[in-house]
Amino acid sequence: MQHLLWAYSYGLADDRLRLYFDDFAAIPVVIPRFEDQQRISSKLALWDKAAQVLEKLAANSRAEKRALLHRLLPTPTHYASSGKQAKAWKLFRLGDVVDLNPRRPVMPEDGRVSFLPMEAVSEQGRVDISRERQYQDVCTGHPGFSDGDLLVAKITPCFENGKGALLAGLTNGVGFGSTEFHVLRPKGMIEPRLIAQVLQSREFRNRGAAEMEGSAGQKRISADFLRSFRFLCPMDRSEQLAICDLLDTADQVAHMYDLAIDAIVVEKRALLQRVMAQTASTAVI
DNA sequence: TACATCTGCACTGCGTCAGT
DNA sequence: ACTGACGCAGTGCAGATGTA
Repeated sequence: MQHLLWAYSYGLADDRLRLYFDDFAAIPVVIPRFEDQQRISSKLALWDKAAQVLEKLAANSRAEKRALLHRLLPTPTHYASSGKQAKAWKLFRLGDVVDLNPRRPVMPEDGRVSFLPMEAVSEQGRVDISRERQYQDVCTGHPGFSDGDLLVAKITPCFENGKGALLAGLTNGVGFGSTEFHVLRPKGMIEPRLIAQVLQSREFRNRGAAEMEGSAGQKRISADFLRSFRFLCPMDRSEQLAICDLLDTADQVAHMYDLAIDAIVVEKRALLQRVMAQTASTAVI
């Protein structure tokens, strides 16, 4: 169907095709009988309803995750006002626990590396590592990183939206990406998964957004902001891991809903395709 | 001095809106 | 309905600046 929309579109330049009504109306389509239309639309509406319910569940689980994150990793101000004993917890500067924008990794033997444009990193901390490039093609002009490093989008609105991730599974353990990422390499003092959660926190995003620099449409967070950002963290490694496990579980629940929504969209599209194909094959010409 | 990093800006691709 | 202007998000280049 989509190829017909393209075929009937035209414009002054190839990159700005427009589909005008007369041409749109001229596209050949097979219309099912009215009773069939009602039957099809009621079935498709069921799928839409299911997707809506799952979207609400996903939104709820994200809200619960944010609340959990705030409770398990309180801000310094909130922690001080809670009256708890702070001896098992310590205030860290991000610059003390990660190396910021480290030197680019060495070239792997076969030269293959992952490549992450901005779109490959989600706002929920997930990464699409399907893109591969040759090391030589990307080693200049793009920041390099390795498995275990953390990415944070530096430019508005990607930063405010929470784009960033803990990297794993890169091709040969090495990758390069958009120039609009800061790369953070954990020094090993704190569990990297916990640092990733700190970078997802509302406190970090809000303070970063307030301290962005640059012209109106091109605001970015500075490396200095990242280095000087302070957060509270338990000293005990096992406690760090326990917090990570709880927060990761909350993330997985939200991700499961996302996967279910994607599956429903695919199923609905397939169903629509089958119905239209069936209608076309049985149509009286 | 060479290389890395930062930052502004041109550009692409897409959408929206207002005027004709 | 049609079109030009403009905004937004993202990419990548290039000059300025920092650093080993």
